[in-house]
Amino acid sequence: MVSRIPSGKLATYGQIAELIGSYGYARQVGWSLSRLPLPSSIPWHRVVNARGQISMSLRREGSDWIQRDLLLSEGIQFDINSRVSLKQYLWRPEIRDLLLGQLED
DNA sequence: CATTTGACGCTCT
DNA sequence: TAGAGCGCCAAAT
Repeated sequence: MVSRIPSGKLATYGQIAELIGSYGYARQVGWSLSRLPLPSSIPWHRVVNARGQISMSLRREGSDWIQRDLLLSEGIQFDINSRVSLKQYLWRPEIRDLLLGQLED
């Protein structure tokens, strides 16, 4: 599901959980992404928390800052408090995005 | 088996 | 609006 987030858009952990039919499993979404070997073809950096912030943690060993750079390179703007406007960037999946399997175009 | 720990999120002050 | 508090739930310890 994360792979379907288009460049320039963002999704929240809770949103991804809900989209895959696992309401309430936001933490597990975060855990899953944390297990990704980097670099990854999956756009993991397009997932932020519900407050519109990158979840910073020393345990991430820099991947949080990498996430910030990747988002900046995709045109995402951060305010003075390192927050993004979910109002503006939140991904609104279309019906075909919700279908299982990987289809193109 | 019992606790603690998170790339979380919502509510109440 | 920023924090604190609490609920959440599987992985880690």
